[in-house]
Amino acid sequence: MKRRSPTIRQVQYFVSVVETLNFRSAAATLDVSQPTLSHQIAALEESFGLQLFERSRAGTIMTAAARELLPGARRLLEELQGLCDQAESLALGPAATYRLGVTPTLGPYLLPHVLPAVHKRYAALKLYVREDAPRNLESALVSGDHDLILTPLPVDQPDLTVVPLFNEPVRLVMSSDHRLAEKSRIVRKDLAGERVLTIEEHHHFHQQTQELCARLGAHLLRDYEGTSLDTLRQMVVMGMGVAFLPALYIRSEIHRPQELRIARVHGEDIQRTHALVWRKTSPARSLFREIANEIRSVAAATLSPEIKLVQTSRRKMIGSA
Amino acid sequence: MKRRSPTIRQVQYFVSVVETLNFRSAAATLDVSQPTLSHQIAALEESFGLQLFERSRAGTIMTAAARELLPGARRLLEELQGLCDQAESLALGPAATYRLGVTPTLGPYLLPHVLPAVHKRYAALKLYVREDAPRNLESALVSGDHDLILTPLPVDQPDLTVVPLFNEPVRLVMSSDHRLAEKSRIVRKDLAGERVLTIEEHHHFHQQTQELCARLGAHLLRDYEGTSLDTLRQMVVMGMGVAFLPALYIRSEIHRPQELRIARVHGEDIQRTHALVWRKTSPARSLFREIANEIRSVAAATLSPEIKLVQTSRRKMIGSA
DNA sequence: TGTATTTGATAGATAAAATCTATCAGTTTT
DNA sequence: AAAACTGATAGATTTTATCTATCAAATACA
Repeated sequence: MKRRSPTIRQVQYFVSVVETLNFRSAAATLDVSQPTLSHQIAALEESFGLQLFERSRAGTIMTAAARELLPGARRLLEELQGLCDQAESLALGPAATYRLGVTPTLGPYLLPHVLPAVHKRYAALKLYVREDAPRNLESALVSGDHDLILTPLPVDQPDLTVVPLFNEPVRLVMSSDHRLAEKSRIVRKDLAGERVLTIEEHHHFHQQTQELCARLGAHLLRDYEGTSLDTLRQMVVMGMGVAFLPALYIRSEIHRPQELRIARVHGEDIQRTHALVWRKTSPARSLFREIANEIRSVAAATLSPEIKLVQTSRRKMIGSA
Repeated sequence: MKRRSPTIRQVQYFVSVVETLNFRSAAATLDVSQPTLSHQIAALEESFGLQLFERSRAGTIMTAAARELLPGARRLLEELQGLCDQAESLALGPAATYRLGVTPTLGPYLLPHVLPAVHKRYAALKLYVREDAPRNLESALVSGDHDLILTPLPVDQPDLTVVPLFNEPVRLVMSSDHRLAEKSRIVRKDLAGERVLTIEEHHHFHQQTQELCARLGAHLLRDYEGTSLDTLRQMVVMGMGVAFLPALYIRSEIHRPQELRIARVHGEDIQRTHALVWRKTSPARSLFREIANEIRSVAAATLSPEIKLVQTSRRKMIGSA
């Protein structure tokens, strides 16, 4: 006895016959021929091992088994309809939940400015934001754990579309009683031998600070590293050293300028570049490109003068520092 | 763009690929070839108008749309599984609800004795009992509103299987101050001209009483007819006349013999025959025959001496009075 | 750095299934 | 008694699902 699973079609036919109790008119409603309907109902009965209808030339009546099965059959069809409806609305526009990974040293200070605009423009879209270190972000993006990441350059993974968004300056921050605090103009040589605090090693920003120090001849303090930019700031306030902090962080979190002095190093181009990155094969790539543009325009409108947009490029870019 | 509804099979394939994220191993699990699986997934994507997977030689990952659709797909498959399970258990044994129609002049007095045994033997079976007048019962059985009826003979509908169960004597009932109450032996001529109360016309028992009166030369009182056997009894108690009442009713409901005199008419065979009836085409016919036997044996065991079994007959019988 | 293995897609043939038309044999209606 | 209507059946045809064989790209391993 071969027990093949019933077909959706067969279940639809079943419900139709129940509704009319007449094979011919049910067939007409379904737009199939009456023999087809009879055949499929017979096949369904075969696969259930049950008789569903008592047929007579005088009319068709449901069996007790059919009465028992009917509600489940209807639920099945409703589930299917729901699935199709959902698929249709998904096909119509972005209504899914996309997983966005962000660097902890940027996300909290940029996204609050950007997400409202994105949500306004794509009402049905949801972004599930998770923070992670940049190198984890990249591999998680490749493996499919994220759909989209917001990360500092460089990104050197093939198969990824990297759209640079903007340059974020990095400022020098010192306590107000620091020896350079009163200096109106700080240049490279002022920093020679200066003790520079940094964030934990696994952050991308750590490496950038390290390179910066090497370039400026400053001394990277590795005894005590901050677990976050906030910690770093506290350490600076307590006079443990100076630190480089991203401009968007400073804009968001430093509200008492009297306790800290924020300076730029003249003659030096100190900044990091952030990019939005996704898999080249992602079916939502065009949506992601639009989101990139949205972020760029919101950033340009609300975050200047801190940030400067990166030239838009039509080419797919492999990120460079 | 032709948007055919997805197939159950396609949804199963979809869930399988989600579970392994590998087309080949999913195909092996499903016991189909990998090209078949690829093809069906592609067909599903086509019918949804959505991409469900990002394929690369390095691995397969779900799209956001697939993540959204997955729960619904799983629900759909669960509904199907539930339907199949239910069908299987229905095919295994009688687990459905059958609709049993009964005469009001028998049902309440017989079924309490019979149903417990039936339920014990067919634990999963449910009987939905409804009372109705015999001729309604018959047509409702034919039209499918009932699956089974318990009715007095005769039944003269073709296409029905009629299994006579037992003969139920009909007794003469009079008030204790009636002129015949003290008579130890009542015969036919005692009833000549006697005023006989009856139940409402649409009951089968009315007609039987009528025929009985004609045969015995009694006078059928039609001014005031009882709406139920209970009413009839009350009328007898109040001395409005005598009545014929079925033995099973008397057994069940008359507990104060001092206010009523119950007698038989000697030399007369006054009884009605009850039968269990179903459509010849009913798929549960073998079950119904078993139920008939069950009723017969329970009746024989617990309801004698009131009732006498009718000879079992292997032939399908068209009922006769 | 090659080599073998693994990935999903593709082409074409084949098998299976659903569907159609035409017809039949009973029922009910007129 | 005739006409209309019922679902079942037979056989042809179209559609669909599936298979085998193969490919091209990527990875894993030596």
